[in-house]
Amino acid sequence: MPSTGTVRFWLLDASYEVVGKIPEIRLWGVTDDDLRIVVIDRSFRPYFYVLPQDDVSPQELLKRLNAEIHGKRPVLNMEIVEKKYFGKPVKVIKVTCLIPADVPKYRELFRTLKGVEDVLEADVRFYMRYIIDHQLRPCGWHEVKVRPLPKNKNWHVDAVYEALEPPKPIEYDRLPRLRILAFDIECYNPKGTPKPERDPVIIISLMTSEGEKKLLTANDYNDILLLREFVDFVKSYDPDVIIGYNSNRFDWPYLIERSKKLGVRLAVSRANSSPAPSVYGHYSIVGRANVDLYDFAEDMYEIKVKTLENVADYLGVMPKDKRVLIDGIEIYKYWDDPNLRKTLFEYALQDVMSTYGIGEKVLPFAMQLASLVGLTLDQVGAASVGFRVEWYLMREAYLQGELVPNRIERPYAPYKGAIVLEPKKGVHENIAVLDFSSMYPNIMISKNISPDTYVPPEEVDDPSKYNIAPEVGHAFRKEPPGFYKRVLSKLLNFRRQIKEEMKRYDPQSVEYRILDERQRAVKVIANACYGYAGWVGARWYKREVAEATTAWGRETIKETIKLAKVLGLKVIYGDTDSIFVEYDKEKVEKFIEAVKERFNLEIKPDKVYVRVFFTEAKKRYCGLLPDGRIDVVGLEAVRGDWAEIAKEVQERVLEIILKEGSPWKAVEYVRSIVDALRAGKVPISKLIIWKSITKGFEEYEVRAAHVVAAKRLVKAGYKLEIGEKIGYLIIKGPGKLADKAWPYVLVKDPEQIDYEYYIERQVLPAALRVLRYFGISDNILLSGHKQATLFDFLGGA
DNA sequence: GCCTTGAAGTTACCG
DNA sequence: ACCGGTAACTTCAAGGCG
Repeated sequence: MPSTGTVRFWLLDASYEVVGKIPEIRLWGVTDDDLRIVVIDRSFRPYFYVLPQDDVSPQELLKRLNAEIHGKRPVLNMEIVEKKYFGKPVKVIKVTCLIPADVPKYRELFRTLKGVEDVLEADVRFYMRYIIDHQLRPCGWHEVKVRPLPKNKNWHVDAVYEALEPPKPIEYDRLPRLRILAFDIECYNPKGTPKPERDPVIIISLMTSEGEKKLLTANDYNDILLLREFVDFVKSYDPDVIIGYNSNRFDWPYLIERSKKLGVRLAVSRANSSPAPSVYGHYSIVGRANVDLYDFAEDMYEIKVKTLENVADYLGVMPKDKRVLIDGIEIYKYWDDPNLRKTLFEYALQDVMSTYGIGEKVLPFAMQLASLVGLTLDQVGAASVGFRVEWYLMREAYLQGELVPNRIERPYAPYKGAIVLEPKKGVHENIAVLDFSSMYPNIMISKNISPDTYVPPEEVDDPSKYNIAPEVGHAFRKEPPGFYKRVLSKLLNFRRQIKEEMKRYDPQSVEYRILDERQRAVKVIANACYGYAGWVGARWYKREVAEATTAWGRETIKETIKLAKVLGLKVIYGDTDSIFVEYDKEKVEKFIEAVKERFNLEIKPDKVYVRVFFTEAKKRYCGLLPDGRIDVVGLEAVRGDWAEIAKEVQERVLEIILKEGSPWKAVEYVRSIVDALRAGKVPISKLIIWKSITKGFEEYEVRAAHVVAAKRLVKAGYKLEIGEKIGYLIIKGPGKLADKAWPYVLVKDPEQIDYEYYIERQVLPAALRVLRYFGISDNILLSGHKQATLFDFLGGA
């Protein structure tokens, strides 16, 4: 066994355990030569800070703290250190403890002591503390001086090392050859949503990055061997990343409950342990990254109902029309009937292939995000945007010697946001859309907006030393650069640098792809900083910061509009950081220059519409692009809570209007759909309306249709979780709309459907939203004969 | 008691 | 558990009418 050496590894997961009263950090990684290793560091200790009150000397407080712990279990060390708190130099007492569990104990003990202003950074998990303090990068490479340790037979790794000093992150853009395992389970469900205490798992489908596909099946209705096979498969394949779809909310909890009931040890981790519920609602599998791809699907706003097959279809991984689809509620029938089982096998296989395919599309971004914000791969997806931003900020704070503010409960405090212009309604030709690039981040940088540069009105002396926000009057010191300014400048520079580097690579290359995902991750975090600052749950929350940012934003866009008008550009519309103007190449170029000159902000032409149509409403329009594509914004056609048939009709109407300029052709088309509806020729799937259940049933104050439908679904034995979408149909009969809403899975007879509702409340309103502006009324759409319209008057096409 | 009206509740969008 | 601005739907209760 070699004595010491240097190991280069890619960080996959981090965990810790107290062994013999010593906390032990475990870094699970993959080496440059593709070995799975764990690096152990027993030298790190948990700590937190005690901030003295203004009038109390740190030395004096240190004495008091020492007196307080006298006779109790001692802390490891207490010392005075210099840090910054909201930019101001402070002396704080760093309290280092023996084990992580001591931190909350001493925090409580010290917090209420006389002379203590606050206790800081006592709520940072031990392994996160380690990652931050050594600036480790999850999904990034490190070098570490190590001494090999004897292998622990409980750990599924090729080698165990003791770190002789903390690992150092290194620049190295290669990806390790990761073993990725996609899995999906099917459960027996004759009574609606399956219950682990009652219903067996019948199939577990698996796919690996080597292309191996495998179906593990139950012995009819006995799944005990199936579960054991699954554990054995995971152990022998030994994946680095395990991906599933909705696995944190369904597959893992189900498998865990089921194993418990059947007495199977679900020891799938690299430390021989079971998946354990952890932060942000994810399941932690020690030594591996357990990634739920659903978390990333949530950011794909184009997909309205985020089922596995819809996401796979959207990403081009597994076209919906070329795969086996089984209605979830009918799975048990395919199991019961031996002749149908092979269809179910096919279905399960396609599910896991879809999952694997989505993983290929999503993981590169997930890894870049993890690396940027410093959360492990399995946590980064589960963490909300606010927490992703916050971890990034905490890393930066550490680098800058800034103390991390505590999270405190605050009441919600509203403030004014952006401006939306009243659109000039109707059809316009040749319209350019100009956008400010990263408007809020750039405003925060140029005005130095930050909690630590904010100065309350009574302390404002010489106004020339401050940037004063319009409308709201908040003042921010011009110097020195505040926390947000430093962080955002770094992020924007980083992104510029990445984009520069991308030019050196072939867009088809792996390097290019990695860099592109990296710049995307940087952009996402930079753009979320403003919203984060205005979030009452944020550690670096400051209402005035968010409020001043939007105030300068409003001023900027208003002045920009004036400038456009001065240059003779007609402004059609604008929202927050964009303006729509007539596209006159020369004038637009001049205008871009003038904006740069005036605000030191970049405004870029985003696109030019050949034709664009506005209703009188804000945030709803439709544009025809030079390549013939159609952009629909805000209208029913892009909303998930309208029936597919209504959306389809509106989209086609828009296309006819924008491409052919013929309202009458559109009318004919709408009539044909109305006829088809009445004739029952429209598939029921196009009539389903999808709406989210956003809270518990008791919390609803009105009898809304989707809630009534959801209750009916639950009554029929289905489980529904908050945040889930319910698909319902409107059925013929008396009473309120809500009375007529039934979950589609419970509607057996198409005759029950209230087609008149779909005509009057779905298709016609969606069509008329557009056609009304061409003088078309609902009567015209419903009756058969042509009448003169305003459009004819105006001599339209 | 019936109908109209407007506020309130609700969702999902835009940037 | 990132923000505010916005449209549009349905429900519900108040008010007017008779």
